[in-house]
Amino acid sequence: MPRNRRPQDREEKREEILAAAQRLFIDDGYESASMGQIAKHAGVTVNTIYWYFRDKDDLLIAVLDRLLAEALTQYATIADRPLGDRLLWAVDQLERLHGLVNTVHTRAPASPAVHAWHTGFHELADALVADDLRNAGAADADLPAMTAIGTFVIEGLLTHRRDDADKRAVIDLLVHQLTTVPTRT
Amino acid sequence: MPRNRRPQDREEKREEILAAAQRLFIDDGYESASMGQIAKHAGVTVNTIYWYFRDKDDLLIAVLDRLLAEALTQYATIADRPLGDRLLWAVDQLERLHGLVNTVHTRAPASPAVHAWHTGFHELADALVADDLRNAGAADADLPAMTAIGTFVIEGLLTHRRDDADKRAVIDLLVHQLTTVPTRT
DNA sequence: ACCTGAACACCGTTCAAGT
DNA sequence: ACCTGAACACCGTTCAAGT
Repeated sequence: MPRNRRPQDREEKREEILAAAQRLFIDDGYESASMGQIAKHAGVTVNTIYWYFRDKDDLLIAVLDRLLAEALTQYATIADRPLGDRLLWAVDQLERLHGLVNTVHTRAPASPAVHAWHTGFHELADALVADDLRNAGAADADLPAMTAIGTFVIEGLLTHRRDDADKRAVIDLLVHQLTTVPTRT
Repeated sequence: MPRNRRPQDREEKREEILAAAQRLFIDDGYESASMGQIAKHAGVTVNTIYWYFRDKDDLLIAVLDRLLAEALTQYATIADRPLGDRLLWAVDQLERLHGLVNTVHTRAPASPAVHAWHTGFHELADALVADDLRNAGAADADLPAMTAIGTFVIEGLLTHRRDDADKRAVIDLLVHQLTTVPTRT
């Protein structure tokens, strides 16, 4: 059976590989999802993946970019809700991706490309969080430290699953603390 | 050359394997430190490791227990210093182990043994942090959420390296926030 | 340009065999 | 009880060869 009947398949096949990789990375984890499995699910041979992507880390980055873009457009949807609701929504949405958070941290030291992606991601996330905190009335002097705390707590909630009540309590306390305390001396 | 001249070598050889594994896990990372490398550094054959340890995850857990015991005895040394100093000290001490933090998170889903260790560790850490917060005058009602925030921030500081000034600022703000805010309604 | 079959060097783990 | 040499099934990656 001929595999590429039309020349336009070019971008299509890349998408098929990407979709297969995304599903397996999320469901089975980056380690367990072998290149062989990904190839099989995409209907190609292993080596074909290497025609479209430099290596497995490059494939990971492409998946991450895909997921990030999707998350950002969805985040814009609820830009008008209060800070606490927005944070809880973000945690709920990203929770299924918690494995990828660890994967990025694990691969970053070994792969310069993943390291660069991780740095860029945190610059973006920090900017978003800082903006939110400023709008919520946080003291300017403490903003960098506050942003770090906010980011760390969100990441903690992603990687250490808690039930809904616990998540709500942690986020409520966080928002309350970060926005109502008077500036320190 | 005869390798085990004395029968007392039993526990000694186990320690040699453990020491080699600890060094390589910390310096090269869990993934990069192959069983072959560990065996070579311990002066044994690969299969010998499997006589003393069930598998690589079991070896990891033995290393973690070793490091945890060491950290706890050292932590007791500075039990009288103020909370902020103690937290900063903990972050500085554990910073070189940040790779293992990710490793535990990565292996936990696949290995029930690592998962159990991770759960036990957080119970212990949460108890320590909760105790500290209570002594520092934290409101009782918010204690679980406060403890979670404290743990998440410490873990965040471990896995996302910051310079000394940033670390100090984050911890100072955290301690200030968690101990001086009046109870919420 | 695109895709493959076959190989490469490596991995964690196991097994039959030795003392 | 303790340790080994040799094998097993797998991994990510590469290469020469095809269209």
